[in-house]
Amino acid sequence: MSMSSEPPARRRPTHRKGRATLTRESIGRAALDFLGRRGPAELTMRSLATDLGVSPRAIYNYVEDRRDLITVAAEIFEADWQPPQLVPTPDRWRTDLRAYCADLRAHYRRHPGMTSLALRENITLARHPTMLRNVDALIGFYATVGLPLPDAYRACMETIRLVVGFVEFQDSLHDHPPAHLDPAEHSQPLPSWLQPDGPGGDLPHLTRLQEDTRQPDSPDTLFAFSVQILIDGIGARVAGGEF
Amino acid sequence: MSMSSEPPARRRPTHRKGRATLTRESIGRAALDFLGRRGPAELTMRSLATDLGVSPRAIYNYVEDRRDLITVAAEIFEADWQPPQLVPTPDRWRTDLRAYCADLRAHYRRHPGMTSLALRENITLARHPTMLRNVDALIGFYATVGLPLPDAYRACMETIRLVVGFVEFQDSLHDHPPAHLDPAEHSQPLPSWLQPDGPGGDLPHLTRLQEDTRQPDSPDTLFAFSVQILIDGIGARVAGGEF
DNA sequence: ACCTGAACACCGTTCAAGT
DNA sequence: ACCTGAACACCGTTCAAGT
Repeated sequence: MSMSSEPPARRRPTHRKGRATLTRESIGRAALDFLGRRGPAELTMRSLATDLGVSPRAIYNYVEDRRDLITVAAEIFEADWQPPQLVPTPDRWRTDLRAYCADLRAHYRRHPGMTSLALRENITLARHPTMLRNVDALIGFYATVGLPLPDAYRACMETIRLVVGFVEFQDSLHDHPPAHLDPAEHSQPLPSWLQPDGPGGDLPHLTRLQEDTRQPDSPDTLFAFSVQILIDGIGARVAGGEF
Repeated sequence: MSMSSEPPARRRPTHRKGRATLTRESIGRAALDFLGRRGPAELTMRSLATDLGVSPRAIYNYVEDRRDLITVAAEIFEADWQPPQLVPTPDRWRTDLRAYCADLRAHYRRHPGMTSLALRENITLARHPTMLRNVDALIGFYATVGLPLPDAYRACMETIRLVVGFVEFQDSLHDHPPAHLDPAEHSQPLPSWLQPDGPGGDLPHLTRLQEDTRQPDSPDTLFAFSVQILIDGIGARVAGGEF
């Protein structure tokens, strides 16, 4: 709204000592990048400050504390996601929902530990306009498919929880295996913590799985199964009243 | 196997300075109790040592490090659960599965943060005989209901993930609300991070939910919905070939 | 054999002082 | 206005020494 006749307002300098001036947003984005590169365990106020080329104290000029820093990072993380389009037509909604879940999964995988960090710091998901629009669209999708609005809301929450839970509990182990697991475990039909000891254990189904399985389920296979269960579960609920 | 004629083997003293001698198990159980009482943020080697009445160094005589401590606690946690019986008959499997999930949920809620701690320390679930038996039984249940064995395994994993995810992402917020959320939020139809700002936001479904909902879903309602989706999803997969 | 006390390197956070 | 350097209270972990 400023007229050209006014003297330009004094502006915050954009640089200082060769690097861009810090902002709350730039710090949050740096934290998010850090997470993607080095993981949640290494993200400390001091290491982030080193990355940014400032003293640790400088960060506190823009965020309250570590909790606040992670909140900003979570906000940016959520606003960064652009979901694929959802077309709730009778012949396409299942396919579209599958693609939607796959895309959400990929987004979370890009920033490992974001969720477990937020969990640990008791951070409620950040309230960003983009995130609100995305949630609203997913609820609308389920409503159009045939769920009553309260159920559409519950289905939306369950969908997000399924994807986030899968990434945190399954993908994260696969993408960043802990150091104490030797790589040979990966070719086993069952994960190491489920392998039956021997024939004496009286674990008939695990034993049969261990013997009969040629190669272990890939994470993608497991994810496809879980999403199919979700889709069929939703499908059962709209059966009859669908459209 | 020792005969009565042999001199009794020298035994480890059971007490020292008035308190019971430490063992790997007693330390793990103390850590688990601590989690239930004071939560994961306060569980440190030093605070646990104070609780036990020893110096921090003493703990290191029984566990390798903090990671190992949490592993022992996780083992005990898993071995502590006695699941309800699963009877895979045509008329009862849905009811039994519902009860099974409810019981597993209750078990995890008793020790808040156990999962997120294990996640953070990259701990694969502990390999305890009791846990293996429980997993084997659940796979057997799904197999009897009508799933091929590989699908029964996938369904077992999905079931556990659903329950654990629900406890970590939903119940934990409800049972231990973060300090910055005022209690008034609890009576709102939507959680604070989903409330639309005003009429201008163009969030039609969230706005309608906010206006039409009398009282918010209880965690139990949300959980029942998620489990029903799971059951229907499994049901769709065994339809026709059921028993 | 099992423990204590002191110490080290690290962390989040704050204070007083610089420019 | 924005930053640095030093400091404080905490943490996991280790060392040397006690009983």
